[in-house]
Amino acid sequence: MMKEYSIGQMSRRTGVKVTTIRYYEGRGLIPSPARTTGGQRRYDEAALERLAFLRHARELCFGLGDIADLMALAEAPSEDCAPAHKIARKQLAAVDRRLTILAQLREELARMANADDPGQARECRVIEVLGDHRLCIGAHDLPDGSLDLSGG
Amino acid sequence: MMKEYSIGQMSRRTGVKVTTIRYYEGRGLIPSPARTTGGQRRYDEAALERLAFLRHARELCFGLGDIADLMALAEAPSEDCAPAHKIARKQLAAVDRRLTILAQLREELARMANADDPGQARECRVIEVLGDHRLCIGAHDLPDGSLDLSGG
DNA sequence: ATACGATCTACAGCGACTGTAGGTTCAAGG
DNA sequence: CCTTGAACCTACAGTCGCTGTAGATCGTAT
Repeated sequence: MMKEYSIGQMSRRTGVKVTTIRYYEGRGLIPSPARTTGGQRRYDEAALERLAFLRHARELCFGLGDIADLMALAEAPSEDCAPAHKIARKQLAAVDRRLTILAQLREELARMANADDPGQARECRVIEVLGDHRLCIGAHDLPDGSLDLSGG
Repeated sequence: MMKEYSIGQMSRRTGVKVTTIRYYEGRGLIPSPARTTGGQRRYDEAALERLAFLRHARELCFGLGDIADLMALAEAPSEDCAPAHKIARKQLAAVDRRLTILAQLREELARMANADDPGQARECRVIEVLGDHRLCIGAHDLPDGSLDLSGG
């Protein structure tokens, strides 16, 4: 027998809110699931995986459009891989930038969170770390709109 | 003589759009700058640093509220450091989770972007990597709303 | 059979921008 | 000086990605 999940079970298993799951369905990011005779949604294992993917990708600030691209990429037939590679490269650049900054921020936050003497907060360098332009590998000098600050 | 910047120069130097800078001012995230007699904004070096910080923090998905907290933390007098530590710890947890997932995703994207044989795309594991729940250190089992999916 | 929590649709509201309209200012060139 | 055009101003409507509510229905445990 194939396992089936209600929308609430999907929500509990992935951490995505019920209303958000329905929203994703409306946006076409997850396929419309089967329904009971009474009209309630019933999901299978594949839908669960797709939703888990969506959740993690969103947590990493990927927009719904980019996520749709990534999903298409993962399911792409082997024929036209050039566009898939282009998407991968684009996402890779964004990921690398975030990784660099996040690693620095992590270090600084850890120092602050674990400092033996709480009184040291006055030496906090969080602002400097996040404000340091040397971390931005040319991103600022690109034409208008090259940096998508609208986030998710 | 102290250097002064117009809002457009601020925008070019930080990559934050002019309209967004005004929006941040309206939200109180950056102080209202001095004005020319004609009413145009003139910023100093400190404002530039603050805005650069804001930009980087936003790129890392921190909400404006959290950013305000971080800024206050960085400027906090040494007296009440306990709340500052709490904020730092909370942000640290979020940063660590993102770092873990991002690192895995980076590896997978790099493999896809650089694969010698583009035909290998069919073996793409991006979905599995991002869908892997073992990466979620207990985050899913926490009470409702423990994961802030609303992003920025 | 009933109760009550989970689900349904539809829609309004929020956070963080983004873009436009319609007007004003500034600085460089004539 | 005066002009001219880019940059700036305010105010406000629109977008994206949710989030919450209202009011009705479903489904399952007792």
